[in-house]
Amino acid sequence: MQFPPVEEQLALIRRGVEKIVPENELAEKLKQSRDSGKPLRVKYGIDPTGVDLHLGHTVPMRKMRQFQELGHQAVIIIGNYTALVGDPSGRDETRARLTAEQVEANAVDYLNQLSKVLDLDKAEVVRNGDWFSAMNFAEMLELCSKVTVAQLLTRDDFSQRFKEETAIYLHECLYPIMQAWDSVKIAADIELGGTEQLYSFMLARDLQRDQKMSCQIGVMSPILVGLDGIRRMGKSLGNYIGIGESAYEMMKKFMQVPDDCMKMYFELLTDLPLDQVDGLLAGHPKEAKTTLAKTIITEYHDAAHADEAAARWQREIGGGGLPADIPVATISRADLKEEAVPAAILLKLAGLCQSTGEARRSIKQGGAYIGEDKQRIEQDQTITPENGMMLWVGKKRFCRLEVSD
RNA sequence: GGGGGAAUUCCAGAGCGGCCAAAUGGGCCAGACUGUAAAUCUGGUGGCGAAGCCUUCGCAGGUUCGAAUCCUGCUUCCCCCA
Repeated sequence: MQFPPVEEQLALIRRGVEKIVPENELAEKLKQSRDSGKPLRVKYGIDPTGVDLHLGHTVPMRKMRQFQELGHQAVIIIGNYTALVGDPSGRDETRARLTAEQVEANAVDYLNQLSKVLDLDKAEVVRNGDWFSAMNFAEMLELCSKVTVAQLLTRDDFSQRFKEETAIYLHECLYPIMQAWDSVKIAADIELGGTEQLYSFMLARDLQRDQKMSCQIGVMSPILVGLDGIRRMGKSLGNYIGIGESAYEMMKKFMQVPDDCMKMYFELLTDLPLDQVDGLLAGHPKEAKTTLAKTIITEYHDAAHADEAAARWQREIGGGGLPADIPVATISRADLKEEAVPAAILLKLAGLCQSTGEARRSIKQGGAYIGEDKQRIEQDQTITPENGMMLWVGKKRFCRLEVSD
């Protein structure tokens, strides 16, 4: 196996990486691998907890793909056993636990999604249940005896929870130990993950050293911020872009990302050369953002869909024209007490508002409109519903009426 | 095993007999401003074809003219001591 020169590899690996620990050993590992023609074993573990992967997950996954492109061996660990615990990293509370059935269903689904970013044919995929389910209690005791409580409490998240007197369960303490043991079982040279994984990564080195193995190097990506530009991208925060979303959904979300985050997104989510990125960022922000969106959307769909999504966004949202597909709301004459109904009632019947109270509020605040030309609906206005009538609440909710008898 | 504390509207968190559909902050929705981005500012944020009425403060009872607030039991959670 012929690998690119070490410096070249390092340059690619360092892109968008926050921390490499220990930094100085990486070049050495790469050199040994190049000299011997033996690929490095690069570990990335994922717990099949949720269902939908989002761009935040793809940051280490993309890093893995870069390693694959350099010729190294990807080892994907499906944490079907660690998922039963729940990763406490960066959390201020205990995670909900899953059943084995849920985990297995998620695992299959995850592999499917992973294949959008990684070349799974060239990757080793293993489940950590393979070794943990076979472990007996004595072996587990042996493993636990390698770690002290004081070590565990050096972790920020645990020590903070300890101080704040929120619960820390014993099984959570096992999580980093299990994750570290995975590294031993697969003989990892490198582990990929976010910066919050530091503790587990270091523990893996300790266990590997204890087993007289070569110690892994942690390559840690920064945490991707979500659409709000402040908090980490996460499903529970609702500020994410899922990799299974449609091109247009992605487009809409990308365009509402704060400008300040673009650089991070370019660096972590695309392969565009960084000097080219700087050039884009020096130009009009909207252009840069559109390029960003199209580049990433192309990865999950294709260039044609990306262009189409961008054009549609410009037409409907950027330009203020009529949306391309307008949902149709069917209302029945039977629901109407008379021909002309109060506007609030109509908005609720059309499904634009969840309650008449909400509809009243929207109207009162000038956020409800009628007709192709978006005439503002006045308070106390009554409307005679007609087929094809356009109704709006705010900028994003709209529909065309269909009146049935 | 013993002791202490807590459960409030989407979330966090006030309220501790009537002035409570319930402070404040976050989120969310709308308006203004913009590049229909973000930030900022303003308003809103249980339901009812809206007068007034109805349902909400862990669950079930009780005391009171009146209870989110007091009492009893139950459930769940947290902390401390052993």
